[in-house]
Amino acid sequence: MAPPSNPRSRPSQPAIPAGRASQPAIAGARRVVSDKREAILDAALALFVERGFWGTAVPEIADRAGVGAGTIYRYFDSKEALVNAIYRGQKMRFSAGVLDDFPASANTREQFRTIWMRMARFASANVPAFIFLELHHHASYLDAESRAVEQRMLDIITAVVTAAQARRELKAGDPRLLMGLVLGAFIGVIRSCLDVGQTPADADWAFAEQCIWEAIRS
Amino acid sequence: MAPPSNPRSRPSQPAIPAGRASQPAIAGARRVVSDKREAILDAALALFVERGFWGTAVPEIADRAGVGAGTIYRYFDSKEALVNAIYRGQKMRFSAGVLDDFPASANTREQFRTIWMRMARFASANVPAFIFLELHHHASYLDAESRAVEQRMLDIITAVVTAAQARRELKAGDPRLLMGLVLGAFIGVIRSCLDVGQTPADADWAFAEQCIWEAIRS
Amino acid sequence: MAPPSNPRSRPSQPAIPAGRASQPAIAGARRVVSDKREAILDAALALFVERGFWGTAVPEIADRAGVGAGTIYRYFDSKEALVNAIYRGQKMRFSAGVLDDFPASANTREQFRTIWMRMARFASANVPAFIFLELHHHASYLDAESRAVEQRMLDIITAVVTAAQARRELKAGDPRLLMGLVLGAFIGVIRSCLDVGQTPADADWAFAEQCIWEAIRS
Amino acid sequence: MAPPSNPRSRPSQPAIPAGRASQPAIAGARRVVSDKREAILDAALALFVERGFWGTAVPEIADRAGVGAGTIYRYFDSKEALVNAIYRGQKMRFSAGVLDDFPASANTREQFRTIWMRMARFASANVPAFIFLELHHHASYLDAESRAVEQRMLDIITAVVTAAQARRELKAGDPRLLMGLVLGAFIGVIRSCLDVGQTPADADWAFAEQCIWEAIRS
DNA sequence: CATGAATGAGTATTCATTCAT
DNA sequence: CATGAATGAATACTCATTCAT
Repeated sequence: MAPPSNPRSRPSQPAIPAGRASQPAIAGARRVVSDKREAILDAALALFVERGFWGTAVPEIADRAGVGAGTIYRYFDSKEALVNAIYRGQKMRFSAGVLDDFPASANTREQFRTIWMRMARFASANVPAFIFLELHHHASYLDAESRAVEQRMLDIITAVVTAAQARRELKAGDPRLLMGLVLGAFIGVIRSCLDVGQTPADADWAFAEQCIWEAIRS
Repeated sequence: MAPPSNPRSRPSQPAIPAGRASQPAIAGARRVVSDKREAILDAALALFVERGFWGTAVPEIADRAGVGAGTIYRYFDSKEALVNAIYRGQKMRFSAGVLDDFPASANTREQFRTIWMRMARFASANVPAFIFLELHHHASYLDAESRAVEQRMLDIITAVVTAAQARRELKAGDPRLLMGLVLGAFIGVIRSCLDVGQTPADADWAFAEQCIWEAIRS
Repeated sequence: MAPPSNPRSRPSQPAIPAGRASQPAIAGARRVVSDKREAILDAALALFVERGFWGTAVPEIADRAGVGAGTIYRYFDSKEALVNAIYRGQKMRFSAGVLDDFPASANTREQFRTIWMRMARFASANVPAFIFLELHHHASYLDAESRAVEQRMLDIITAVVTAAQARRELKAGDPRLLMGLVLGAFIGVIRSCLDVGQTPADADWAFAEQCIWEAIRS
Repeated sequence: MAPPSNPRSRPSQPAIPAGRASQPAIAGARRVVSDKREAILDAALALFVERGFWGTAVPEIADRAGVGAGTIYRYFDSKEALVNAIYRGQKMRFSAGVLDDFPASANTREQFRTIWMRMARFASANVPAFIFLELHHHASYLDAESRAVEQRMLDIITAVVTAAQARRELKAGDPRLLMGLVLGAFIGVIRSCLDVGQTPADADWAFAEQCIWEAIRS
């Protein structure tokens, strides 16, 4: 559809290891490119959350990112490619935040608490990103690869759940149902707070975690 | 400049007694006018679910409804008026389906089961309508009246929850949080099934109901 | 382009000979038709003056005339045919009002005063009609016949002017120029009053008449 | 939502010193942008005269100007903004052409001749522009600023007329009436020529000037 | 590489006209 | 004859995308 295509494979990687921003010549030149890509992703994420995918014009994204409209098309093939890049990037951050160093050998109670509180940490620290992931969940412009990223996380958790069920520490039944129930409840908690303009407090998260644990424990 | 104004003979008719759509002769003749309105509402609901509000073009709705594009504007002032009419109509059907003849004097366990299973019945029988209500929850094009319809249902349920908490039959805590958790779990259950192309079976609903009851009971 | 086509040749004839509106049976039936035609012409004239040709919707005309939208097409082939019928009708009324019983044998001073004051009488008594004729002068939707009606009046006056020039009672020169100057001045006088929401008083008309006479007399 | 706003480098540039449009090299390069704006204004002026404001479709203007339809909206916020820009621009050119270096100390005969012949010069050299100003005089889509431009010119001339009346060099009476009469006659002269496809010759203008002077002198 | 002016296909909406009743 | 619901072509305007600079 369009020319250059994504010049950097790095999928958005937020937390730039601060503290070594001061580096000379060549590194600086290399950064310029990435900074633009980063700026575009950030601007687009914010605008997609504020106004939705269809409500956001590409030139607006360019303005907010401080680049020319044409520049966006040097980094992304299309507006859809852009939204998919954001989706994949954030979903992978979310996935990493929840599953990295997963306490595979802990008991189920501990594992559940870990997952829940990590999700809570991510959602609280990245409200726009989390809203974005929710809003765009199953949107018609998400492509197969984006759905695959989603699926990968699901597969991992499914394995965890199945193992826990095998240990009789979770209710028996379709793992999909159980996971849907848990993720749905999690989103419901956030929504109930955002609807009144707040973010759930730590106590809220802990309370909800206890509730849902009681829902799923055997 | 404005069209001859909405004939609006029936504003979407909540809670059609499903199962006896077959009625004879004369009633059919009287229907002709309303049938177009109904066809537009149905077509729009389906397309809004498939592609979203902004992703659906008005002529597409007209095509699917089997009417001319201009005809839509004889029944609805604008695309936004149309989506609001659908939202209000379905929300009221949903609300009626859940809250009519509510067993106010039953115990909390019974009340919860009633609400949950009624929601399940509506969602299963009206999958597109339920998805529509979820997708368009808090969309920017919903007007004040549509939000009011939503709020009315919320208020009623809040009262039920608060009363149950007062009786110590539900966990203490912000009713909003509890309700968000329950509704979120409910949606999560549906999503987990739709994602694999199915609708939750009665057994699934009953299982999930038991889970969530354990989450919220004191 | 369209079906029935104008069922009555009578081109708008306003001043219905009042005083014999009370007539029995058959005449009454015949009147009904004409009344609708009349009502349509009146409503259209008023709306075209208020909002212009393009700014007026056919159903609006029907509403104001108290008939169905389709009815207009029983009397006029199209919106353009309607505006042309009005134009021709009013132009002929104007022409008749100015030229009927023209004092062919009077001196030029008297003839000029006659023409001017008759034009003034028509314009004052039929402000909307006069504005209509001015607004639609040379509009792109006027057809050849409408222009011919205009031309006929011009030809008659040209003859009068030429005769007066032959008698050396008017300045020599192209009669067209002289007539354009006079008619233009007449319209300018009306405009200058309408711009401030008034109609020229008799004294204004007389004053202007004297001015223009001095402009054209030899 | 709104376009990046009008670059508006020159708001139609009144009174281009005709006769030296030929300037070299670099200036040409700088022109490129404005040339599109100019082309749009020219095309729109011509079409508005031919078919009227409502009778002219925006894509037609784009075609005639040799630009894309969307391009018009880079230079003008809307079709109405476009017609207002033309009106203001031409009215200011007209005003400047008539009133710049006005011989304030000359006698009334000389002042009148100056105004009349300057108007004639403008109208002859810019027939479409003059017709445009006439046709769109008091049109509903003209905004307050456009009307203000018109009013400014009127005020100046009113002062001149009042002063001349005070010197007893013009007939006494409402200045508005006198001015309407003169401007009307001027337009009438042009119309009488355009109706037969010509432009008034210098001799015609001089003849008419003498006529109207006799109409208004005391 | 970066830009942003230019584009034209696509959008929601209007309205002259038709035709079944 | 009269109607007005229905139509679809036409309108003004937007915006993702391109490409000359």
